[in-house]
Amino acid sequence: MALVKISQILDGDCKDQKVTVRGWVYRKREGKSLIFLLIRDSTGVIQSTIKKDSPCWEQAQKITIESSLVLEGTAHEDTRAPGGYEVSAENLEIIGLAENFPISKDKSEEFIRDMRHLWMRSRKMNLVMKVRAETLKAAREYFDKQHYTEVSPPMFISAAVEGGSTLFHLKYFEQDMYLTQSSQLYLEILMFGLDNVYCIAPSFRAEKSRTIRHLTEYWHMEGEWAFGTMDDLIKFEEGLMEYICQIVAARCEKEFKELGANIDKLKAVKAPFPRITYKEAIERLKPKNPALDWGADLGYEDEKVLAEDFGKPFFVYDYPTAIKAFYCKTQKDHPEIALSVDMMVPRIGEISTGGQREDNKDILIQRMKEQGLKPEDYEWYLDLRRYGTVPHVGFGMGLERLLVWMCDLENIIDAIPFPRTTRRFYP
RNA sequence: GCCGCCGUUGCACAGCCCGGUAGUGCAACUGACUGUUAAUCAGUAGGUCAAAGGUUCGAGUCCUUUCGGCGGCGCCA
Repeated sequence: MALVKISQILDGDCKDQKVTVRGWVYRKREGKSLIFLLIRDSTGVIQSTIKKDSPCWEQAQKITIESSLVLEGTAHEDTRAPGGYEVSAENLEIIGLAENFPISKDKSEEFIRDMRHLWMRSRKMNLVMKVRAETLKAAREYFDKQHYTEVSPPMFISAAVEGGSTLFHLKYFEQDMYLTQSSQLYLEILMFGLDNVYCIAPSFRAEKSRTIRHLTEYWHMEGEWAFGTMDDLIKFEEGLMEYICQIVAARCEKEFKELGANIDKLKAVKAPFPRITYKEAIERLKPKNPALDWGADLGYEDEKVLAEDFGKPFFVYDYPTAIKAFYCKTQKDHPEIALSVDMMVPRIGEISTGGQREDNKDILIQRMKEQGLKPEDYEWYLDLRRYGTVPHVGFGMGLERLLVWMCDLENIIDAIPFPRTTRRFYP
């Protein structure tokens, strides 16, 4: 009796052999003299048949949906079975007999969110988790191939990275601390020793956003590198995106098929991506949104219109300095324009923001003051400009937003196992 | 923060406009059925209609407030 994974049977590797499978009951259909058990493991779902004269008939009658079991039998081809293969059961051991499982075919979004701990067993969630894992793996592969060093920034931070209003505040023993919104400033520190660095870590935002593309805790893929230019940055980002999409398309074909997600759009992701300036974006949008003037930030509706036009990932760059963070470097002859670039995708809008960082201490202090920040709160950050400052660029990409686009998900909460939103944080 | 929608049995919903004894399907339970594809057929049981207050002879239904959920905008990745 060989212990096998269900996918091995479905792939035809166990034809007419005795097999042992371990898993959970996915469906049960009971007749007078024949019981069908559909058994799932991490690799797939297989049908097993138990006839009335089988020694495990009684166990099969007793077993319930989501019970765990070890089943032994003979695998064979059968066109009547879903997937084309089934196992005639000869022995069935119930490991954990399940109580009446609360999730059935009739379920609402609200209910499966309440039952998140049980819903995480669903095919859909597990397919997405596999795509997520491959996406992370591909991202690391790409950074590594480009000679980036992975680093581990802190989640507890003592001062704001940006404005301050969206920080989660917490008590750290007797003192005030915050949860990080971005690891960028810490990557900038590490860059001085490692040249090119990246991290894949959570970021926390206390924004009371009520949309299908916001989480209060999300995973942020961030990179930062010394001596980099804007052109280096854009090329790196499109290279990363192309690599992730091509690798995931190659490794997750089954998952995309079962999810019903369009894998062709991933295969079509090839560098270079279209690039337009903020000014061009405004001009394109003007006929549809006459109120949009130079200086205004692009709204989600505006981004969506642009994204539908392109139908694939693209960049918008050269934003007005006034709507960007204090650390953004500006154009030499046009200080009103920031060296900043966003990557956008259809349906989601922004999935990444990056740019050149201000490397001049005095300009940085001036920019802080303009935005109402106290330079004394950022002494260590200013030190980086005092001791061997260097031109550098970096970016951050939202992993879950990327997955929403890749997997055609309806809501960002399904791109992460335990979503934290304004209203939900259980379990 | 602003705006909109929703809350009826374990689950999914109807009933609300136009007030008059709480309905259906799934799940559960009992039984039938030789190949099902979240089967089918017959039967049984299951309700503080989110909460509070108000109008009324009478409120699931109308009004007010509160709570919970979902989404749109803004903000952002």
